[in-house]
Amino acid sequence: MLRIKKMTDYAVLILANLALHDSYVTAKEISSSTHIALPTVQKLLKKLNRKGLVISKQGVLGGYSLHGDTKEISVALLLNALEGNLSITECASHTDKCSVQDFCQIGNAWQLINQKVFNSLDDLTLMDLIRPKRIEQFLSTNIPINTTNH
Amino acid sequence: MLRIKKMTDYAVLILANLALHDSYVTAKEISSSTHIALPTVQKLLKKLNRKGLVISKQGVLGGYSLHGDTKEISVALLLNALEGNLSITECASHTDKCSVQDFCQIGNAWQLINQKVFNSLDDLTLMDLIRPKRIEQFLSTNIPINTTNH
DNA sequence: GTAAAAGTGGACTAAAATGGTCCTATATCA
DNA sequence: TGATATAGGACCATTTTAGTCCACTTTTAC
Repeated sequence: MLRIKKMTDYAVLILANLALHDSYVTAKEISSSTHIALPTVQKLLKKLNRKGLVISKQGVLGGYSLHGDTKEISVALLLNALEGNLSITECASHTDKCSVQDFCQIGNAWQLINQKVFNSLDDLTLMDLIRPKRIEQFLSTNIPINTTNH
Repeated sequence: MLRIKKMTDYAVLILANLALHDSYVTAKEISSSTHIALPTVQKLLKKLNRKGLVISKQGVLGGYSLHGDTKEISVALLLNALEGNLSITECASHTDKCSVQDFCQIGNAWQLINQKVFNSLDDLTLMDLIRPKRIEQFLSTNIPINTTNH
């Protein structure tokens, strides 16, 4: 469906939430302010930590904090980190191998489309997501060439 | 994963195959030339027919043929017809309702991103998929604004 | 030094989506 | 009327996804 996973959506919300604080924030606090169930928040924060997107501190007064570089990570790389292989079809992926590849007449097209979508997402950072102005500007840079018959 | 379904991929291959013929082509013939299993081809053609993308004729000498307008359908609308709701997140959809919407700080951003991806895909027709030249031209119309730190 | 409050790692499960096959019915043509 | 198509939809196995839970470790305060 060309749709990102719910969990990825949550993860971005969590990152956005962390971006609003300088000190450590606990999973419980994030759960409260985002209204995402605590176990889910905990699971996602663990993943974000493993991916190097947040830093953690155990024990009382512990919690999570955004990793410095994370603010400038592109949405494309973010999705890639959270969902793995970011390709629109199997054949557009470098790692997977399509079963009908040898007979496929349009494989190359998917790869090009994939690249275009990736470029779009790569031109936007995590922080842009919470800065609407920047996003609207971004959107206006790609006016469709033709918009007929829709 | 921002990925279209395998079935959609197959469906596009089938449409591309039909585009090469003027007369009716049987499911069996399409199966042979695309190397997609016959039952799968049959299922997909039935769906394509219901969606109005192909026309069918029963009986001996029957088969399927591309509906006239289908050649110029945009990839965006094509994916939409085959996969339903084409939105990157739940909150970017008009029909679905996100559970944490009231507390979400970045919903608007997803909608804008979604629109941009949609615009990209809407600028390309089914026939463009089998015309590499047109696609490469299409791709060059959206050079990323910045490509730093990747 | 121990209790409370935090994160860590990973197992586990239920539900949904997905891919794929098969069966019965209907239409068409020679 | 038989052969060859499509039509509609049931059905199932597998995978993916969302979400919870538990046993363990680390840190701080008293």
